[in-house]
Amino acid sequence: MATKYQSLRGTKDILPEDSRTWRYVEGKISDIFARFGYQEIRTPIFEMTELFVRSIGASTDIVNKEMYTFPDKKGRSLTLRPEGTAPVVRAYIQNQLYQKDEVLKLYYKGPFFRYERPQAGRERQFHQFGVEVLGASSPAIDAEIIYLGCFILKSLGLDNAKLLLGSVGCSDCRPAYEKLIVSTLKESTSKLCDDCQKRYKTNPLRMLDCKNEDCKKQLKKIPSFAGSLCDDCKKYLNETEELLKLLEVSYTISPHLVRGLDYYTRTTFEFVYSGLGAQSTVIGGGRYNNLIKEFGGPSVSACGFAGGMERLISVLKNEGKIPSLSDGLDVFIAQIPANTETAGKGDECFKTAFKLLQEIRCFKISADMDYRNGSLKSQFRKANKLKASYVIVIGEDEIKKGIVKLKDMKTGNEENIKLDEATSKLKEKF
RNA sequence: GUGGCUAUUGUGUAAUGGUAGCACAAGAGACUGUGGCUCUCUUUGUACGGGUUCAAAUCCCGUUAGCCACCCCA
Repeated sequence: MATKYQSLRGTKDILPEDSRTWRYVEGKISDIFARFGYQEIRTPIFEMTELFVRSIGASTDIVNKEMYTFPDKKGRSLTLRPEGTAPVVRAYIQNQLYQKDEVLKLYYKGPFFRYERPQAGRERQFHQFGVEVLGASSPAIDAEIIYLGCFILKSLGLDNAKLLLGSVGCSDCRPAYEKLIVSTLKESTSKLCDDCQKRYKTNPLRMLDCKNEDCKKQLKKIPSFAGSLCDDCKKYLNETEELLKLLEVSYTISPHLVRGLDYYTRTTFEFVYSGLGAQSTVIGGGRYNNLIKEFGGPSVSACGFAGGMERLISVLKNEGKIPSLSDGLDVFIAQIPANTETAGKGDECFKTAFKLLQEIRCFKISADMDYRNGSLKSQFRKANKLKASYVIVIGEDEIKKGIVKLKDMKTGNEENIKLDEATSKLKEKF
């Protein structure tokens, strides 16, 4: 329905029915993060544009065409965060968090923004949850966050996500591999697609991700990255794999796993799931050993991943893994005005009910009533719709006797209880 | 950013260029102080802006949005 004002393209309202699901998923994820020893960090939703350009990489699609960038009133260029790592690294350095702990394990969740044409599994405002382990380089960390990602998916009932693992090398061996790519394709650049011709010059590694059939043929000539890794990177990958095997995490080595952000070094990984349309990545991440230093922080390395809430929930729905989340009301209060003449001028039943309602709520019992002064029947209908366990009836007769009627909606049994004992009686039941 | 498909009450769907229906949901009621089942009644719609026509939900153009694909990513 088109209304005068509608939500912007690629943004969605999460309505009560859905937000129940969101709370369920977010709650589960947060619990797991805490169990693994991660602490939450909340960074602002916008940052200086340069932060993202410098970290994600000036030649990446995210920076080139997908950022929500705008000038503020002082003419500074600001950008709505398109991803979570750069802001966390910025906060890490700015607040000198490396002084507090040598290794810091952080998690975050919240909205992110990319200016793209929406489609299945892709929004302009989307939501991610993620972790960053800052301050150390150890295969154990890589293995742990991969295991953590796996653990989250399994805890939500998803057993058949596929884990892709790769390595993009380090600042020593990556340039060598890039040279190898360039020299291998030297003779056949004309057979590449337009994009790859650009990538050939600016970012050869990214060509490996191209899906163009002609490009794929040419790309087959390129030797696997595994052979070009330096000894340290090779060792690092092997040790990571060993630990994954120890934790019984199955994975597929994907030598061409490049990912669209430039800051990665060594480990990269993705959890993919089919049935998300053209999108398949539910969780993606990797190691970044140079970013913190480049941003003026200490010379320490870090590792992290991010998962897409919308994609995760979509998979959960497809797989029928969302439990029925009913949030039934504990108590509904129905009140009967004495008669139509007194109803208008604040009648006793309503006041008694309204007061009792608030008292009940003070005891952590969920309670509600109908404020429209409708018929008793309509109030019961409402109580039923709200899945109320009990209904309290307050009418003229009850007021006179100083009692209320308490009806058990499951059994249909009704009992009279004294008004001033109502809350204590209810406490027993919950 | 490029391309394809689509747009009818809250939701899901009907209607040769000629009366906009149906189901569910929602609300009210069924001897008046009691829900679920049943029955009755009621409310709500052709996305927006133009054009063709005696006549447009239907045909044409534009806009917007959604879906899908490319690109890329969560």
